[in-house]
Amino acid sequence: MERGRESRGLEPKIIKTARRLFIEKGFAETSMSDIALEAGINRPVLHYYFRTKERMFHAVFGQIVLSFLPRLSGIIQQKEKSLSERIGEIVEVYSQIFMENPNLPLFIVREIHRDPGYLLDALRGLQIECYLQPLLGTLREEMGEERWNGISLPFLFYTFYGLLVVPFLSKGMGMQVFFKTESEFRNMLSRWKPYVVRQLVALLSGGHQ
Amino acid sequence: MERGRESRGLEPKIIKTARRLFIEKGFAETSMSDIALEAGINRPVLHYYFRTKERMFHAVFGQIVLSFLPRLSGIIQQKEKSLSERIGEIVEVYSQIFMENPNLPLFIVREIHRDPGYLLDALRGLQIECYLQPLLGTLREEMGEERWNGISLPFLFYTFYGLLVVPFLSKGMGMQVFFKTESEFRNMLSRWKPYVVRQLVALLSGGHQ
DNA sequence: GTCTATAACCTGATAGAC
DNA sequence: GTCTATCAGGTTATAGAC
Repeated sequence: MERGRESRGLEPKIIKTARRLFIEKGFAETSMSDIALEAGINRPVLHYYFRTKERMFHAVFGQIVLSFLPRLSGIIQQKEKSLSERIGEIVEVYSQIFMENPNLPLFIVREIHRDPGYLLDALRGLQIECYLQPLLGTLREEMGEERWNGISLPFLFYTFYGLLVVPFLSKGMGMQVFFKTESEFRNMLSRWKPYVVRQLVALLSGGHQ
Repeated sequence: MERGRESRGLEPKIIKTARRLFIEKGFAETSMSDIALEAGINRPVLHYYFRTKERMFHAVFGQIVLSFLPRLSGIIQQKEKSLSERIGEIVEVYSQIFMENPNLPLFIVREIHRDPGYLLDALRGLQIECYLQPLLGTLREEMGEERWNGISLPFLFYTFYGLLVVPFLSKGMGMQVFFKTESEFRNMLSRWKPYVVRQLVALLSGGHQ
């Protein structure tokens, strides 16, 4: 149970490798042997650091959620900027993250489906209410009470999340059907982003629904 | 190789069970034992009918694609109806399919990512060009050449697919955060559908982009 | 802390009796 | 066609030497 003070030497390398492989192939199709091989260490070392594959995934998943979810809150609450400016920033930030990790959206949805408990744990560790409540409060103010009490929060989430991740979720298909090169994909994305922002702004400022 | 004339007695039951389990848990996390157990037959029988797990999945995947993709084309080409009527029908049909199989969108995206070859085979078997070309031709006419030659086809696909599947991809999360009961989910969906139709009509009739 | 060796199990697949 | 029995290989996990 207890570890000596120099016991975490290989942990960053393991986490980094595991993160990459889990995101690419998912929990089920990534074996401990794969991770050990790509990290250049022996299998039992993985168990020394994390005991089981499940615990290792737990650590990796938490770290991934931590690395991208909190950024949302910081941007939304810059009240000196206009709503569409802030939405533009959010879309920009997440597009960047997904450009660097195109399989992240699939990973998230796949692993939450496999075991929703991981998400709950990650959000608990994040003390999510400290982020979410102020964020929702800010939105509530700017949207007005009557719209807020309608169905608009799910609509906002679905429009944001659906439009934002669909190019990445379907990237494999898109690269066969629509785009021939990576640069064509990025080109499309640079035009897609303002379109997404426009849909979100329309939703928030009450033009639709 | 050759089979006697009564050799397909158990095949429908096997396919039905495999279809359900593959959609629910995915290829990697569904074992031949699972399928045999739930179908109430012995493991070797599966191999007698399909030889390998991969071939069995191939058959199931093809049947699934066949069961929902062709309906798109038939609706789009009812030229006597208005564009928004036809889009409404499409959204309605696919919402229905996904309500009955909430894990289908995740299944599709997960398995295409695992091996894009299955999609190519399924589309080949469907003689996709017989469906797709007339469909695209009809859209091209109604949208006008200059819009068609822009980026609008991917935009159309992303808006359609992204908005349509996002409630189902995130259903697990949604049922924890937004909705308490299945009927609340359906209630949201009944308001979500016309919203999706409105976005698509706006895109096709040139209001945006 | 990191290695070798191995346990215990489950997987897909096949052979052969009936 | 469907069964029992079995195989070879890969999986997670651990024991114990160093």
